[in-house]
Amino acid sequence: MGELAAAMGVQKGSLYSLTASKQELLYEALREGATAFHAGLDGIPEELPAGEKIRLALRAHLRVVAEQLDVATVFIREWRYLEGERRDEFVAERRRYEERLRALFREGRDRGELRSDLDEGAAALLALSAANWAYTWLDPGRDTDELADRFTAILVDGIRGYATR
Amino acid sequence: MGELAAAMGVQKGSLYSLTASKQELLYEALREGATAFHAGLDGIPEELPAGEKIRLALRAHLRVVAEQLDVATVFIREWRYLEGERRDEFVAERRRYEERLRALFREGRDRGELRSDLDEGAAALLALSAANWAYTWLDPGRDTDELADRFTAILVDGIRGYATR
DNA sequence: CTCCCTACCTAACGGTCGTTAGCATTGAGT
DNA sequence: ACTCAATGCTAACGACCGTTAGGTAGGGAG
Repeated sequence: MGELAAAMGVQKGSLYSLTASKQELLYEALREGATAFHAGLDGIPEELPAGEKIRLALRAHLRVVAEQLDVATVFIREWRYLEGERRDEFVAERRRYEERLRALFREGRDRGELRSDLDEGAAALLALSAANWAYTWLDPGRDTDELADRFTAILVDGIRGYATR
Repeated sequence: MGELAAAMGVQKGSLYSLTASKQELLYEALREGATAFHAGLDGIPEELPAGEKIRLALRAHLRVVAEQLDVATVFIREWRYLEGERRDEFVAERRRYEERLRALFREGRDRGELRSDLDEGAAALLALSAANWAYTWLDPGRDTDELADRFTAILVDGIRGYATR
């Protein structure tokens, strides 16, 4: 709170006429994060093939991380300092996001667009890991679309064998 | 330090006849982590094909995370509270580990075992992300070999098309 | 037996942090 | 013109935390 006040050019105590508590601020940052990440998925057209949807999902996720690195960091790492039922609420919201991502893989497999023996849990976790880990190394503001596409290319085609295009 | 002392059944102040500072403890935990992760890579036979080596590397990494979850968490998340030149030393050690992992992909491609257009940086990052993110969800002590193999299968063969075995 | 190192204790210091109380200023709406 | 809500200030609180000072008990080495 001290650093925040200093950055605002204001005394520490003055913050409390603007917010109820530090927990409240954390909660609001988390909601902002949830909104941003979900909005990314909302922007994906339903009718696209699975591979494309996964590519766009990765793009959207990485874009949020790069453009709102602070919010993303809170969403990915700092959420665990949230207490009480707000924490439960966040965890549920987070799970919902992960489930939406996993659904992309499951649907792709069930519709025959992805390999029939696909372990959708492992695949989604792999994608989510890359997406979530990015906050540790991504330069803020950097263009991430190309990077997301490279991740997707590896996810989709693997690393073995030869190029298919 | 208070919690540590309590867990040891000892007064807070008594810790300082056993260690110089909290930073010292953090540093030692980090070294333990570095040793464990590097030892995992050391155990991989040089003559194996690239896919196999990557599979074993992922197995080793996930095993460290599951068997030494506390050390792994410090290694992956808490290292940033280390200060001064010890921090620099750790960052270098960490980079060395990542470079060893990346080398597996690069060598695999250069030897013709992996696709010739492989982006080894992206591939290594994808694998490392999955490995590093695991500390957030892995149940401590759980058997992780099968999980590592599933990740590897997706990495190697991708999610598109049909099973090759 | 004596020395001394290790491990432990109690007590406190100095600092940080989130928060609160009480008060002053200001500006928009009635 | 008066009100009142928003915004800010100063000062302090209580709690926590890493660390230190100074002292005690005990056991092994010389």
